[in-house]
Amino acid sequence: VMILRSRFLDARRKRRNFSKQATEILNEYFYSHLSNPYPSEEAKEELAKKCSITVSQVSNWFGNKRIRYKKNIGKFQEEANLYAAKTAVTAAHAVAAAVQNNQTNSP
Amino acid sequence: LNEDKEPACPSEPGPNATQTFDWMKVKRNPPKTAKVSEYGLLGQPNTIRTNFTTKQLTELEKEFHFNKYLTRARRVEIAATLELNETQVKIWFQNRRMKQKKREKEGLAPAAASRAAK
DNA sequence: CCTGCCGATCAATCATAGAG
DNA sequence: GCTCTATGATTGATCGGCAG
Repeated sequence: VMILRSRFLDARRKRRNFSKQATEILNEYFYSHLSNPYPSEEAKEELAKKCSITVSQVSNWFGNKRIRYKKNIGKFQEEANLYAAKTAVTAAHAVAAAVQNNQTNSP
Repeated sequence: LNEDKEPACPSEPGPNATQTFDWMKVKRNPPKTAKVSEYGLLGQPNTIRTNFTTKQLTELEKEFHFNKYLTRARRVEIAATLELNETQVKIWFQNRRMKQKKREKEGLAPAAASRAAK
């Protein structure tokens, strides 16, 4: 037990929660890729940039998210539906934009 | 001793869009860091994460500074001295090297990141 | 065929931030 | 201000792939 207290050496564990916006971005990615929430190294870098956090932090976030999600899927049901609806809207916009772009570029 | 087996699992299509994908079913085999002998054969020898003592970590760290990689002989020696398996020592060095690499990487990127942030 | 290493991930835990 | 939960980080160990 006395040995375990050596953890106090981790002064850097003065974590700071991510901004609400960053969490928003991460959750959007997570739920829009729920069938396989394993971002590639490139995707992680992009997310890190958008969230203003490091790639390692992105990895930590997904690692924790995946484990905690499957540990208690029910607890995240609400959140899952929320983001599912949100991404559905942005997807629709993307499709609309693509269609328009297609019409103006390939006659 | 495992009571997995959910009320419903195979093709249980929830009313909503949230399904149970493969990654959610992934189960890691429990650590086999055990030396199943000793103490009466209860079923649970060592299926848990080993907690290294400060002394062990100090020695391992010292050795790491000396050599990032271990030779078979050195590994046997250290394992015996610290009362750990050769595998545990091997894995510790493996993880330590990854940690080192991660730190070097994180130690350089911030410079470019802080430039644009600040 | 077998062993060590790498890169990614898991899984349990630590310690703190934040909600109530 | 304190108790309990949410969450970021750490780390011993596993998984799949590759090289020797």
